[in-house]
Amino acid sequence: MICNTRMSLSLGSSTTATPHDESIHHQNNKNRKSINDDHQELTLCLSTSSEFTNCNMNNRQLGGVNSSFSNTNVKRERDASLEEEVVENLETKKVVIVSPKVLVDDDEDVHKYGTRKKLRLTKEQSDVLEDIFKEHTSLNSRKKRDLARRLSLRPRQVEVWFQNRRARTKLKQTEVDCEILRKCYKDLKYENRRLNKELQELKYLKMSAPFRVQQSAATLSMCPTCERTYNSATGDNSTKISFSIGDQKPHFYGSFANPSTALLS
DNA sequence: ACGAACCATTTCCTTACCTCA
DNA sequence: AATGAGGTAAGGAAATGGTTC
Repeated sequence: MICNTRMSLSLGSSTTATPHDESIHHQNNKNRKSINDDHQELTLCLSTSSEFTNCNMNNRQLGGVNSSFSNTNVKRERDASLEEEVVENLETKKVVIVSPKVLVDDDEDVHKYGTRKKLRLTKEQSDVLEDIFKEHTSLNSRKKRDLARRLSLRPRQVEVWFQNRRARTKLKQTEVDCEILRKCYKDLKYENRRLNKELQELKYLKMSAPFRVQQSAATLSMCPTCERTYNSATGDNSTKISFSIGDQKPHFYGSFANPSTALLS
């Protein structure tokens, strides 16, 4: 499903650009902030909301790496040991070794070559970030700066890493919750089926021996605390039905309110 | 009102794995 | 059987736009 989405989106990005798109692309490269500012004005200029949506989409797509406007297709290979980038210009068929300093971003978000740098954090950097994340899932600006300096990263990179890390954690938790809910549903379905079966049996009993059932029902009383029935005649408590319902109800609602806690209950 | 921080979503890149010629 | 090319899924870094404080 993820892949399908991805495929359809990338197909969208390869569509032929209109002059309108081109001007937006130019703006985007020039200054992303000004585009954001222009957005409101653009919204007013466009007559329909669908037009705005399309424009907005193109704007984002064209702002990405290797857009269809890029006259240089850059293929990069990272050699971590050499700390160098191999850049191949497909037009000139020349392979150029670029020192990492050239490719590493400066403080601004505008990239050289008009491409976004995709770097892989080193094992050491990731380990340190993971350790810090275990202690605190978010950083204040001072810690962020210190950490960035320590890892030779930009503060923005540290910030993004923490954002993505939180998102991954949340996603995993959602998956766990989903699994718990699935199990809850399965259990409840089973319980529901069982209760229906019992109900049918009781109905059958009532039909076959109305007097007997009436008599035993008259001797049953409900315990106000545990909601179990109690037969005052025989001293027998907790018939199957009342026990199940009384036991399940709080558990059921608790599970949906916070699925993660269902495991503990 | 403005900016910083954060979140959700999307885009892009890399890597690993698989299939096939 | 070995191998290289091409396709695909998954994971992660970064961009983008919106929201909150």
